[in-house]
Amino acid sequence: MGLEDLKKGKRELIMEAAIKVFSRKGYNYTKMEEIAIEAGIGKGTIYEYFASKLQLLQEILERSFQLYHQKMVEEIQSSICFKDKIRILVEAHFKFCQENKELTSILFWNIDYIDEELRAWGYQKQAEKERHLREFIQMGIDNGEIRPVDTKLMAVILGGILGSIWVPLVIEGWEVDKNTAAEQITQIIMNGIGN
Amino acid sequence: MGLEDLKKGKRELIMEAAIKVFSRKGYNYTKMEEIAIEAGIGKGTIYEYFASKLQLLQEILERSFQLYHQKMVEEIQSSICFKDKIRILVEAHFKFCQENKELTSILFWNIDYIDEELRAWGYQKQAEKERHLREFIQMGIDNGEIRPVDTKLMAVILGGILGSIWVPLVIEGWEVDKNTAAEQITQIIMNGIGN
Amino acid sequence: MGLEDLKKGKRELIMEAAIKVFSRKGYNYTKMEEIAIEAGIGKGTIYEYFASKLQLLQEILERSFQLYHQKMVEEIQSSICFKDKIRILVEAHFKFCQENKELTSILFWNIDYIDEELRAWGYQKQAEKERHLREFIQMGIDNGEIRPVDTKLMAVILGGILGSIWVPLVIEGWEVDKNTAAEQITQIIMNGIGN
Amino acid sequence: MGLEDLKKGKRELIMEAAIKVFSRKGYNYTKMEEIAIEAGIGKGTIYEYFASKLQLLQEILERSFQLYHQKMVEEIQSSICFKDKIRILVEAHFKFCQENKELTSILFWNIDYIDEELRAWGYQKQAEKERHLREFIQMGIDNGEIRPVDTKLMAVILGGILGSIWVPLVIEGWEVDKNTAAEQITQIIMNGIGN
DNA sequence: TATGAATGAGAATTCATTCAT
DNA sequence: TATGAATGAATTCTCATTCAT
Repeated sequence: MGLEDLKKGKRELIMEAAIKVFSRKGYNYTKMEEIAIEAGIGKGTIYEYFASKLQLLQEILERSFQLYHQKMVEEIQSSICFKDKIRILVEAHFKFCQENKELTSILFWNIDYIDEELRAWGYQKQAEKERHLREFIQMGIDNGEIRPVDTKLMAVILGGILGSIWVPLVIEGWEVDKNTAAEQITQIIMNGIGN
Repeated sequence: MGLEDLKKGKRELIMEAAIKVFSRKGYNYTKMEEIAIEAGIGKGTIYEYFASKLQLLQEILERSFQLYHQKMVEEIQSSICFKDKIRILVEAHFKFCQENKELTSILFWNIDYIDEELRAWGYQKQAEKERHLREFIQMGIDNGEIRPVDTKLMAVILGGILGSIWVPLVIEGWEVDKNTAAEQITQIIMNGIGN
Repeated sequence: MGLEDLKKGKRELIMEAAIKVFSRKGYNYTKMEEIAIEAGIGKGTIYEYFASKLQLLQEILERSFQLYHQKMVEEIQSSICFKDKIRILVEAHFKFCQENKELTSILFWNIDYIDEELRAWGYQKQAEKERHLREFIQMGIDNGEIRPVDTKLMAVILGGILGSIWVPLVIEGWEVDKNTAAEQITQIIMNGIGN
Repeated sequence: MGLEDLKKGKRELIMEAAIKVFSRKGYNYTKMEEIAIEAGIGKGTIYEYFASKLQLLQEILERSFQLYHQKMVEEIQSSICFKDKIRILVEAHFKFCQENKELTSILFWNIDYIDEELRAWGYQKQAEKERHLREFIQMGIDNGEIRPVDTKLMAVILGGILGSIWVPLVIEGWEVDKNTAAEQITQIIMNGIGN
């Protein structure tokens, strides 16, 4: 165990190990022992910090979602104009995916089918995400920067784009410059719905 | 066993039952017995037609993918102009999702993490899908109907939109008119990348 | 189905097929379907002639045991002197093993552990075999041709020799002239216990 | 769990339980749970020590074979004269069978038909055993203590005698003094092949 | 607090046997 | 009589979780 591990709590250590293994094998094919080995601790220790495998996943998702959401909100606020916000959002999303490849591949999983008990939670988060996007889009409409599109539809579209762009980045190792790509996506969206 | 079941082969019957249960519970949480019950047959009978649970899923995916792909290709060919093609594609996608809700929720699963052995297959299909979309977009570029965008990026975007639109349709039961939505999406895309 | 099969009853046909497969795979690893295929008939047909897999084996063993026993007795009676009887017995045993390789490898199985239900039967047959051998040996003693050895021990020895000689013959394909070998075995035994 | 069990490793405990149940029921009719119950442990625990049912058997056989072989070799070396070696071998064999009844009834099973995968192993061990016996007999010939018999045939005979003598001892509970019986068998063999 | 040996509920799969045709 | 599709009891093995140390 490195010095770094000592400072980071065990809890943190376990979560990071779990993210690695979950992203490699998927939730159902990950064994608690593998996580323990990855973390360099004993199997039983995980249960001192997390009640169950499912709860471990849930906590990872919860925290990651918050982290992601917070980063996106932070970035967006650095600009006033809607077009810039979009560009910055896409850029930030790219950045997040590239910097947190393992986490990303868990965060954008189709949670519904990982665990039945997670469904409700997943639906809620999904709804939350959609709500944020709709508010964001509504803001653009209110500002007169974009046309009065169906915010629901637009949220799904925007969410779909962001939610699928990670696959080539993380899985295929697509080498693309995040600024260029963000610029292109922004162009397409703004041309598509801009005033 | 109903009359309908007699006409449909057992194989078909089992696949349909499996689609229902898989879509309800997810692959890993589906027990072979549940499929058997859903099909109104004995557990052992499934194994007369499919070598294993995994193979049953694989066959469902393979067939569904073909069906989906074939339908999309068919529809697209009914028109010459790229814009119409886009609209028809989106419309057909909506139709497919609405008419095959259970199947859709399996087909757009993140196969990677359902079963390790399925990964290779999943990557291949994903690549295939992307290739088709890129060819389709390239055609639009060649026709001069759209700007010379990065086909890879655009394929990912288009795939992302289609691949996420099913969620509100199938899961939330979003009541949206497919023609209206298709028109809107087409508008956005064509504004975004049209010449 | 050949002409020969038509004359031989189905019952016979099934038993012969079963002997082949049993001897190849062992009782527990033989599937009823394999027997059916070997016999060129349907799986269900076996059950028209035999109540169960176990009974099929039992009948094979019963019949084979009788056949074997009868042959040995027949041969033995063709001679008066004990030494000749021994030689002829060993010769006949060799002949039986060489001519009925598949059957032999079933007949000399350690029945006890093939099927629990077969135990009692196996013990009984074993006892019968031993009794015959002891009578045979006693006769030699009474005739004054051999020394008054412990008939039980001698029966076990003789049975052990006969019961193990089949292995190299059937499994390894040991090429040995039955007359020579019989002569040698007889010599050893007669030297060993002769007067 | 008794005190004795604490000292003996779990591995040992499981093997002993397995020997008991295997010898009672035969390999195919033994359920892992029965072994666990016999050992007084949980079903899953067996798998902490043995990868599979087959491997458990294999290890038992391997170890027992070694133990048996070692004992026989040890005993034989305590004497120089061939006749004594034979007597001691037979005695030691009797002793082994009487002291390890359960193990014996497994060790002299017809492994071939217990499990297909075990065949190769069984053939190899059988060949090994035969080779040892042939060497042993050859030694007697070279010493001029016995006549130049066919060592292969003689090995089969000797192996057959030893390999069948356990049945009455273990199964029937034949009460025979090992010294007396060994003496008699030795007499027979030495008369049979001695110079 | 940390551990990993022990556990047993649970699930996929096999195959002898049945029975409608 | 012959068949083979259908069945489900039975069994191996897995792995999240517990708990004595």
